[in-house]
Amino acid sequence: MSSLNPSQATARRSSRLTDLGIVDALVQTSFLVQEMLDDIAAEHELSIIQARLLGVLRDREPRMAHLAQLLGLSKQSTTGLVNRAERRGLVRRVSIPVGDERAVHVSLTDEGRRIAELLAAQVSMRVATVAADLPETNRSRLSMLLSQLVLRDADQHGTDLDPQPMRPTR
Amino acid sequence: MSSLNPSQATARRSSRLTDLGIVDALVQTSFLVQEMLDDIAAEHELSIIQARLLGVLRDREPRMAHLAQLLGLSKQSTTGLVNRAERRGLVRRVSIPVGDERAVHVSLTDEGRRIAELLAAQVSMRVATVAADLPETNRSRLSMLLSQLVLRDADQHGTDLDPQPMRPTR
DNA sequence: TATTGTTATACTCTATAACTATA
DNA sequence: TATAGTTATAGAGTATAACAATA
Repeated sequence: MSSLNPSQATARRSSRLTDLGIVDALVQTSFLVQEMLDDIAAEHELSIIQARLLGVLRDREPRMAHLAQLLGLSKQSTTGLVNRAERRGLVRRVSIPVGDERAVHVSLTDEGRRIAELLAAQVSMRVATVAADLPETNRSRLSMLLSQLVLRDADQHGTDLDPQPMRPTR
Repeated sequence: MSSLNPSQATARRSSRLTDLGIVDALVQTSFLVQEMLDDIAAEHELSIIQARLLGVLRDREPRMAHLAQLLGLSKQSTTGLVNRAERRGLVRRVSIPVGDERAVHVSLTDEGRRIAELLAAQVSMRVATVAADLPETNRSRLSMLLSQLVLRDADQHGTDLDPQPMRPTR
């Protein structure tokens, strides 16, 4: 159990083993979903972290420090991440005339926004496809159960609340 | 939707929004689990890929080429990965006297095995803990639904079958 | 003096191309 | 000639420490 292995707990294929147990089920599902996200990002020649960056910027123009916090990175890593995205024309650094002169805000370029929206749409479609295997009743049941899991964890760990989509792990 | 963002679709905390929708529920769950795996690996000063390496080696001593395939890496990346793990005393390269003289098998050291087992146990505990929030009935229902998802996907994508635990994504 | 962001430096992880040594 | 694995090289991603500019 615990399968630090994606795909693996498959055990003999097509066997009547239909329950992996809660731990393996969760771990393997996470690998499955992450692989989908990674594939989608890769189709745009992006890493998951670059895709997350675009996702986070879909509805805000945070300063470097806030961006670092949103992505769970050090400020130095964020500098590098933004540098590479800027070099590719996906984001830009903007300075706000009034306020702290030291601050820099990061914003999507038109191209960056185009890709960010594409990514969001593709993730929705692709992930929905996996779930489409389940009959409607089970799908909404699953949705609710996972939502409870996620929301309870967020409550407990005081996860901040951001109403924006498109941010993966790291 | 599609939230390439972990933790984020939290929306206003403690609101009565109890259903994120199947897509966000799956995506956020995947981030939640991956973060747990990453935290556990980090407690042992390991990256997720190093933890996966140990997990894969728990029940085999594959050649470099097979290992690369199991981890989804190029053979060159695998050489580097094994080099670093070997330098830390977690794995060792062994040559089998008979057979292809070019082949190298990778095996856990005692220390590597100790850590591999620890990781597996911790993943089991930690992941089970999140699920523990759900009442028993819901938990087994969730386990079955996710298992269906994972197993159906494995069937469709002809995912190989390995009876070993501890292998994450990348 | 404290904070914001960048620079300098170092490692891990990953890939492609070229190479060595068997087969 | 083909295969197993390593070496060479390059670049992304990450972190810590030191620094510049502004508060």
